[in-house]
Amino acid sequence: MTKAKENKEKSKSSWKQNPERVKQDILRAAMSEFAKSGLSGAKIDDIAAKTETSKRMIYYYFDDKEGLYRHALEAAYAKVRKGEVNLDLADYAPTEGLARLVAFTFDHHRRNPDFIRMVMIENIHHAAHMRSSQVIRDLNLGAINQLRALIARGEASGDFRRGIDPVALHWQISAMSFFNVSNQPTFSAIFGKDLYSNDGQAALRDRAVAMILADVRATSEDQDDQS
Amino acid sequence: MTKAKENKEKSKSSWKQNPERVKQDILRAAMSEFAKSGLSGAKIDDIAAKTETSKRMIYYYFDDKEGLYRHALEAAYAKVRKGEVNLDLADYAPTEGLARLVAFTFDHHRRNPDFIRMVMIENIHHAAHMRSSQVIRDLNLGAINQLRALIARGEASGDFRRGIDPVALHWQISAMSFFNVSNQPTFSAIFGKDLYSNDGQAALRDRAVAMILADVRATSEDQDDQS
DNA sequence: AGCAAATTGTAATTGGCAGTACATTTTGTC
DNA sequence: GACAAAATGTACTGCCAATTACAATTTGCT
Repeated sequence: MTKAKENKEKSKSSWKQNPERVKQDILRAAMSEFAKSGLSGAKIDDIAAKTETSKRMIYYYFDDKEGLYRHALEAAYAKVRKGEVNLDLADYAPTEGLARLVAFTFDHHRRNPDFIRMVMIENIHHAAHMRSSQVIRDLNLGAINQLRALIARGEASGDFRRGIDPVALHWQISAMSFFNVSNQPTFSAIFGKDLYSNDGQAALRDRAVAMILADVRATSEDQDDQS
Repeated sequence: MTKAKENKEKSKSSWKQNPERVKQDILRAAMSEFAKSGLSGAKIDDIAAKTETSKRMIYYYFDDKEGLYRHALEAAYAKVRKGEVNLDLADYAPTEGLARLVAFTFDHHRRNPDFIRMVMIENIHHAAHMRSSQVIRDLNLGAINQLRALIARGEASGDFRRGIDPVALHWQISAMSFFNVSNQPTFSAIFGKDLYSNDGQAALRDRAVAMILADVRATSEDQDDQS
């Protein structure tokens, strides 16, 4: 055991600081664990283990478990929004545009199960942590405005019936897209996995699109209403 | 303080046994607490406090927290089934029968939020506790058979298009009925409570019925298919 | 009545996990 | 280069809540 002059043996102790990267790393791990196990089900130690840093840093940046959860929830919303592509709905006829929006929403939810599970957990907690977040509110209002524009064009062209409520329509689209992911475990436990194969999912998506289109379509009476 | 001959003062110590009633009492309290707070969120002490008996009896009859949860989950399914009325669907034309089934399902889910929340929680847990339960499987297969009969009649009469998958149709009906209850907290936190007023709910139910009927309705091409 | 099994009461115990204390290292700034 | 503030490492502590130990009481049975 020779005394190393520059005793750098096992790189004794020395690290680099990188606050932003550390915070993002923690949020990533937290989202994954909260989505898997819920708020009280997730363990800070487990989250820390999934991290490149330590439990100490979680408390340093996020104060406590609830603070971490709130930030993870906002991060989940932000991440899912970043995954949204510009659908250029204005380039399509109203019916075609709506069909594209529904199909995209269905697929997009499917691609982001962790986000869905965070929302499920938030619902279990009666949306207690979401109410304060302006970020989250804004994200969803964007979706409503998109729908509102589509509805306006559809009514004007006579393709859509009158009096469609954009929030209700958003509810209808969300219901199927969300349920498809949120209830997959119990549904496939009871009825088997057929509906969750590639073919099954494609069929469900087609049905969802068809249902929405059928619901907004103008009836002959409505068309008579055109002045 | 005269010595009471039959010293029954404050009924010193003496109780009646009633195993069945105690078990039901515990399950009722457990379901309520699990539905409110989730599996790890619910506290045995809180459940015991909602009971006419003590924490000791919970462990006596249900072994541990998970055992209690499993029984509470089955009890939730059993209770919701008991609340189902006989809709006498055979007495109605297929379209009318289906409309009644959808409307009833929508309302019935709304009347049983605790059941919905138990299923939400089970989904968070990847349906781990439900897989073993034959009871639960049977309850849902009943719904499928009801739909299958309706579909058969509708196809025969030419009212419905061909090739409707009863499980997919059940998925469609469940999606809207379930989502309506499960996501009420987050949805109303973001978009306000309008859709959850009496009028709002009636409108959503109408939309759900209309969407399902539009989706199963035979197109003119299908009708040409009739031999 | 008397015995054994079932049921209930009372009071611990134990482990897990959120949160903290304190020391050390890095980094910007003068 | 020295000082302060920011960032990180290490090792706890304290408490909550699940579970259990043990005693007492009831009930069915003969």
